[in-house]
Amino acid sequence: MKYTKATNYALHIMAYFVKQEGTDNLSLQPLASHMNISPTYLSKILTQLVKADLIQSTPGANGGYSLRKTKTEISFYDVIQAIEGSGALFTCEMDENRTCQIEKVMQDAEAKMVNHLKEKRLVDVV
Amino acid sequence: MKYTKATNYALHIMAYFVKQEGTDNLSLQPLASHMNISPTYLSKILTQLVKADLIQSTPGANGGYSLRKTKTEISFYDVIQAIEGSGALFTCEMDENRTCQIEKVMQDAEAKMVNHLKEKRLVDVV
DNA sequence: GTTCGCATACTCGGATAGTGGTTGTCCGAGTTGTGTTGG
DNA sequence: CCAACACAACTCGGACAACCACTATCCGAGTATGCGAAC
Repeated sequence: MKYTKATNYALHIMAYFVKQEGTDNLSLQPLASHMNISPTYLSKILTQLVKADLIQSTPGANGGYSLRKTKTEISFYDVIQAIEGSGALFTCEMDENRTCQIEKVMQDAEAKMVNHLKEKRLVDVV
Repeated sequence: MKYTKATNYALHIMAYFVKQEGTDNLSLQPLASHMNISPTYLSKILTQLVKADLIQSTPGANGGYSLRKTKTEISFYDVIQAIEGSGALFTCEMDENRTCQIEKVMQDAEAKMVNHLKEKRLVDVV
């Protein structure tokens, strides 16, 4: 179990957006060269961030991407959830009908990590 | 990012060992049918638990597997680490020479989850 | 001068492919207990 | 009665294969801006 590279990229991208807040739309190409990712793959990640309502995209000439929310509102968890999804890290899937005690412990542990990620905001690290 | 099925199996296996503590060696076949896994795959998981010193195996007739430590010593984290390894969930891998602030936040969050898993013992759920 | 059209600069999304980890299976080798057989 | 031997019940570990998610690329389609030509 590891976080995907896409999550790493997304966090750094969002941090970059926060740092550049107030400037014009950021276009795909400059972002890609700054991040050292291929533009096409970057666009996939950005699309996920758009769907999560963290950034917005404006097509056409002079288009690009920009923050949707104000920078103080965006937590680490917002970004992670946009990429990794919102499912629990551990689900039991044994045939037991009643709730699995092991699953409960695992999800309590996960909640502690999530709480920390919800408290931390991107502004804290730029 | 999700926990692997093997981790789920391992936790249930170890919980079963704790519940059956004091009885004779548990053999592969009965364990497999109780867990509803194929014996050959189960043996892979058990081998990992042996290497982590959580259980011991005795070959030959009347052989099988049994707990190595006493049941109150085994934490959730011991079992998870045996299967998933001990690497951090998030590593930055960007070319930055200095330590990445994003990585630090992520690993702090992980530490909170790990602490919870270290505190919880298998005995708590049987 | 106004309007139409075309080139340009962008994003969007589906199709495709390589890679690696997870999940299993198969099979031969090694180890221990047990029963049997021959002296 | 006892020792040697064969067999059965186990685990051990490598090789192999199916499958799926992640990572990444390519390309066509859609959309907005701006410039230039035609009227």
